[in-house]
Amino acid sequence: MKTIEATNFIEQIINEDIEAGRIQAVQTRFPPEPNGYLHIGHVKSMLVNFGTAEKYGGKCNLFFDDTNPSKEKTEFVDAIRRDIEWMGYHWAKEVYASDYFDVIYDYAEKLISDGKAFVCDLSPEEISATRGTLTEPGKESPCRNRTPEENLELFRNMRAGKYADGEKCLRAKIDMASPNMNLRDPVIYRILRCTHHRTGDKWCIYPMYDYAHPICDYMQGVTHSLCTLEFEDHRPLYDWVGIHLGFDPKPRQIEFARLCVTNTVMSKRYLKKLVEEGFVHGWDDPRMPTIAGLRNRGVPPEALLDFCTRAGIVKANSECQYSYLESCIRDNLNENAERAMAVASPLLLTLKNCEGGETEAAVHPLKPELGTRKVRFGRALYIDRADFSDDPPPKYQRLRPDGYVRLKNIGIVRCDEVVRLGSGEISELKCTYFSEEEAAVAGIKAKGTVQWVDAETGVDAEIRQYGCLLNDAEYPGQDFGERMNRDSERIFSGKAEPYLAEAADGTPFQLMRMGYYKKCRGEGGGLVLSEIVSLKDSFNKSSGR
RNA sequence: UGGGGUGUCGCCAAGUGGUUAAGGCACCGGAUUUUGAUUCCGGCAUUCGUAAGUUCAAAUCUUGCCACCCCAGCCA
Repeated sequence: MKTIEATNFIEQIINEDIEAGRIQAVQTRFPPEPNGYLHIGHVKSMLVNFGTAEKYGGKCNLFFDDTNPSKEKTEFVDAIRRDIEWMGYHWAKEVYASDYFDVIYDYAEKLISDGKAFVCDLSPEEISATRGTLTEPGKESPCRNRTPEENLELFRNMRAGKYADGEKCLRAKIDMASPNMNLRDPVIYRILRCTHHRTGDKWCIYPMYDYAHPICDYMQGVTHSLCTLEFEDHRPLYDWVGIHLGFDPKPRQIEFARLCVTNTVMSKRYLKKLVEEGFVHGWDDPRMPTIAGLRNRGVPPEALLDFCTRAGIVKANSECQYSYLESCIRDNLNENAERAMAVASPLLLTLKNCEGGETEAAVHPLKPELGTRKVRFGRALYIDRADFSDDPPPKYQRLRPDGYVRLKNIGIVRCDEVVRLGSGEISELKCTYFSEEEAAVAGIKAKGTVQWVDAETGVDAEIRQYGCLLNDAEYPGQDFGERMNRDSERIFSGKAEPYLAEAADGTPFQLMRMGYYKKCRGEGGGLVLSEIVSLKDSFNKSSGR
């Protein structure tokens, strides 16, 4: 097995393991807990786990960490699978922590027999109270010195359902005085009467993450268990389990920093709250930072992967600016998205001297081989309100009273009359049309070019809710995501207005930028929001556990 | 105040004792342009949290200090 050129510290470590002959092949696992949808933070984990395995010609399993049935659902399992597939990754095997419940249980009996674990009668409150503090050691449980025989019997009784939830638990016998809190006789099995989404009511005791994870990794032949930074001081416990259970070769845990994006909520806890309390339409609402939400906005998976790659895999906690993500999306879309015209905030424009017709528009200006498509237009069109100004700022290049502008792919237009409602609001622009030829002959030039939508055949559908009107009625039957993709050049081609929610401390948070912005210095775009969300309660920073 | 981590341009991030300290995002100029997009050219850290020390030579080694993050769930 050969080393590759390392592009991050994880690969450096793997290379060292290869050079030292510690591993024969790379095996990783992507380990979501099925308690919610995957979000953009998980993309980074996928990149690390699937990506690293791929690079080394190794394998990566999809591992569902389902050791806490009270939070997990099959619905999430299905959504997670779908999202990984959409991201373009393939897992070697699909495994569940629950697949190993029997093995995990047997290992617990082994630990007990070896005098490495004991059944504790203390209540959760008592355990908490005797754990000590960051600076003071904890107190040993009075049950700590029970004999293996006694512990074994008690543990079997736990499994048999002879005790109530919380009445007893199994603890690893490590060190109550350890400066590492995780090593102060951690609970490794709890009694929990809860129907598991896969094992049903077979078990009334469930293993804890810290104990089950190293076993599951070992059972899968995982060589490198890649996880986020907050598990760094769980590593000694991860290793403790492996050492005392005699795992050889023992998987190696390596931690990397989570992905953070400015003003973006990335905690499943809050995302769940948004869904459950109806702030959004669901986990796949286009405003959500979930993979499903991003998909519904028309964000290509490659752009997400590119973003995580460019942000880098490191150990330093950092927060990427949203504009970095947007840049990755724009780069991808510029290269791949087929073009369509769109208008966010429609303003009627009528052609006084033209019956309309049909024009050809390049499917993709960078890819002439994709040809053109026909776009029809009548004498009534919509342009964006931002593309007209009766009080134009300096250097304004678009339409103004008595001014000229080019309607993309049609010709040049002169604004002859501005029709207003009683309120003063502009309701219509009456224009004279000049074909490119006529304009050339007459010496008419237009500095700016604007997109337009045919008033009769333009479609809005769901798009309107999120602020856009698409030009072409020629994409029937496409779902929201595809439509957004058609339009995404426009959507992402400039700065987006943030979709804001107010936080308790005044910090603006956003679910996702949901915006449309005509590139124009000093002007905001016609963003239409379906609803404004106040998250005052949700984002209280001091939220306890 | 215990332990574990991390500190390189506004934001990411290369860098592993000898280079003028990569690159990307953002930003600022200027050119091309039927999307104020794209593309193109140019600008943007005498300095690497900080203070000493070692060395001919330090972002890279040593020591002290400072800042930030994580840990006291029978969550993951």
